[in-house]
Amino acid sequence: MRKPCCHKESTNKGAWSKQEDQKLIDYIQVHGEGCWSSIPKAAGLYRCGKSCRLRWLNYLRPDIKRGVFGQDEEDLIIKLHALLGNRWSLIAGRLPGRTDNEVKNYWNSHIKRKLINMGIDPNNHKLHVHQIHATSASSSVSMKNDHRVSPYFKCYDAVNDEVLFSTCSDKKETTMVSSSNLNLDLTIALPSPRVDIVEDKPTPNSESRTERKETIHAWL
DNA sequence: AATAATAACAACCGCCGGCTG
DNA sequence: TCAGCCGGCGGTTGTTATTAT
Repeated sequence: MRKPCCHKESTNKGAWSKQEDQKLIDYIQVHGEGCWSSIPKAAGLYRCGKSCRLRWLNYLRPDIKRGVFGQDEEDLIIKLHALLGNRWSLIAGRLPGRTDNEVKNYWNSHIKRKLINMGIDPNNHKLHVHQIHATSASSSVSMKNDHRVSPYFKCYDAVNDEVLFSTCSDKKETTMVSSSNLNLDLTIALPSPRVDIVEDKPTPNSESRTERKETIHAWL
């Protein structure tokens, strides 16, 4: 049984104080991101290395872009999630200045709920058939007109197990032009056996990490 | 104005894979 | 070859802020 990394009772937990932040910033500005396990002691912090790493990567790094996610970013997150599942670090890697934690939080607090409200399963981006009937009968117009609708999803007939139609946001092209910072070109050549991105299984969790990494590297 | 409910975000936990001695 | 350390990742929890009643 491995010891927890933060077993020392003298290790601080919880929110970081301004003094702690400054110590970490000062240290990294002078010495760079080195060995995280040795940084706390060297910087005079009563934190574990993991905590320092997380604080730096998610909050203190100077290149972090804070604030509200733009529509471009939200669209991209949804597209990437449809492709990659909960691989937040990979998704964040395509969003300059955003961290995996931030993307994950944004997904869980904003996008997920939005998709659910639209009748889209956030796990597989499928719109179930009873929802399709409802939306096609009454709200297809609003879906068309509302560009905040998931920019990439397939409507899925759960009964017949088939994709009824798929759509992408017609905003795609303009976002690609308007946001030069974002790599929105998702014209990814998927390996032939893995083209069905609405596939339920295997889920990300059912693959080994090695397999997942190999697959993703092949895609990206 | 007080309280409850909900949303948003920061941080922790535990697992995994890579690396090294 | 293998055990242990370390960094990275995703899931989850805790705290604070905001909104509704």
